[in-house]
Amino acid sequence: MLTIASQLDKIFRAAMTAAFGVDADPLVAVSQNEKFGDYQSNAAMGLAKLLSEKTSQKTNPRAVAEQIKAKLELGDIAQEVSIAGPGFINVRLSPQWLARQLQSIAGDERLGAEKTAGPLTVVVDYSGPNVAKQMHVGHLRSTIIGDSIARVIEFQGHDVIRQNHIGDWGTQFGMLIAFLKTQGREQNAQIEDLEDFYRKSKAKFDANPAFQDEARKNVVRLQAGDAEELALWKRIVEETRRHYEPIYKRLDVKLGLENERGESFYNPTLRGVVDDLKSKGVARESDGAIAIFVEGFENPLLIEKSGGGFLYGATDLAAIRFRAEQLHADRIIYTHDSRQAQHFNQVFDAARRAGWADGVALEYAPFGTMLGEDGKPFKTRSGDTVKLKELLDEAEERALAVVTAKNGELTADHRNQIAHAVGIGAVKYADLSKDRISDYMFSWDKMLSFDGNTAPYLQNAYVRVHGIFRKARSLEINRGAVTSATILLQSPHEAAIAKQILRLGEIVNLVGRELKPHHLCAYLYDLATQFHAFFEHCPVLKSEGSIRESRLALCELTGRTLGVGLDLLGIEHPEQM
RNA sequence: GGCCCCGUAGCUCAAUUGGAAGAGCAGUCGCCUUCUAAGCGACCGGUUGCAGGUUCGAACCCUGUCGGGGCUACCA
Repeated sequence: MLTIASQLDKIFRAAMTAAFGVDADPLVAVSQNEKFGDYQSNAAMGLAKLLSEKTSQKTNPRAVAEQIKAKLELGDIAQEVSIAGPGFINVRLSPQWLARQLQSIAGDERLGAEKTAGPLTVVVDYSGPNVAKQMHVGHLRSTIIGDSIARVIEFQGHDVIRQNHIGDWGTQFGMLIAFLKTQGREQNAQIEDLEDFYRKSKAKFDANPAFQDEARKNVVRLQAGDAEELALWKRIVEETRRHYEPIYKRLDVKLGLENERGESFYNPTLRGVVDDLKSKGVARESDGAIAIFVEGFENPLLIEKSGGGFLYGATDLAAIRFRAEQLHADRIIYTHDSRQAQHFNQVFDAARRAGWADGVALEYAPFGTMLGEDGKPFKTRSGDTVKLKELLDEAEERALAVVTAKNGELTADHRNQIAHAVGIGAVKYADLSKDRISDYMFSWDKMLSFDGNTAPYLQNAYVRVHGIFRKARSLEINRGAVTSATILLQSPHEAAIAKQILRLGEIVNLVGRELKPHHLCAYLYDLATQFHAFFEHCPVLKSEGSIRESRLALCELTGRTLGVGLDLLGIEHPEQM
């Protein structure tokens, strides 16, 4: 089904052509304030200006709006069309028409959200944990936001390839391996040990030239494929994987072994990549290093060190070439920290100049830094970052306390399950609901709040829908076939829900375009708000006959819309909480 | 020095392409014998950092300025 906005777009466009013989964007938008109507066209003001210039006499925008209005063939879509302010054309949709629209999507599992007509292959690069380091709260954003973006684009009907570009290669491994050799404790190394080793080896590396030398030799041996080095490296990677895999599982993030293509994967291709870039004239020698100069940037992107050895720019370029040529990507999306903005700009520019991104959209979806409550980059009092695992533990613990207080009669298993959905959901929503571009404040209490604009608020709306269904079953009220129920939108509460449900496709496309899941959060929050109001003001099971049937159908559609939306955010939605 | 991002209610954040500033939290006051009160209803809260400019119209675009953060040649 076409979105309401695009249906109105067509009608307004036709009216503008009929009235003035111009084909212009009618600038149809959802009204910000309900008092104006539901949708509006903002084109009359600009058009009046254009006509004034054409005819060199003053044209009143309100008169233009009137003429457009006169040509509008809205049929029974609108209950009321009015002109306000400088020339806004406001449309209030008719409840009968909305009810029919809603009925037409009732049997559709996509709730009317159109699948794309031109599916693309889209690579989404996200998460990218570093080997030998524990994931901390700072890793949440890339992981959660990237995962949601991937889900949304997949839902649009595109072919999504998730890529986890793990930091599993580079000079630090020589360092770590050298340190492990001296420790002789690598047999039982856990992630905490590895982190500890990492810190210690870094300190030793910085202070001890002999150790630096040893580390470099290890890297060379590793890169040459030496069996001992490789075995140690594999153990380190394995151990790290044992750490982050359960976290992905816990977060319900769709990244598995099949999505892993770490830096090491590209290692064998780096020589060729650099040579290629040189022969194409994209890269050149500078101060002994191989550099790519990009217009607008003072310093070049370095891809190979003066003494040999590849830098991560080379790896990123190799990844682009691989994704374009081998994965046949049409679009490559990077969900990474905004501090890498310059790096990615340079990398993208180089890839385009090398001809590796012809017809490929390279998109950087940066996110801001997590700040502490003092406004400084987030650290704990001891100077460490908060471990992701600790945050998730605390979230589930607090959620369990609440669910136990509210629903102590449920089995322990069931309560744990709900606590998981609520706790993890709250953490994810706290992150997803903010525009990714801004730096944002980390606060235990805000992140773990279950009141107001939070995941549990959305989950609770879903739970209330199912509470009604449970009660209906126990009263042996036949919910009827949802697809055949006649929907009646008698109260403003019901009409509001209908209008919101019908916007799902529009919001999905917005998120797919802007790569900002917070729009979906806001949409679902509004829908949940409308449902909570409906729940308080419109009795479902106490009503009778066609009203009850209609309200049950509306509940069903709301529940499914919330379910689909929460799925796209990667947030669970239990039927009880 | 150069370049990039951010500045909106007491706090945390929204505002689709430039189109009529809005939520949550905190505070005050109501609403549970009722489909889950993790909820609903109401009140309170604004010179969108500041000054110019462009525009019919600016939180949004441009210039300047102040404040915060980041990147800036051999880590990733």
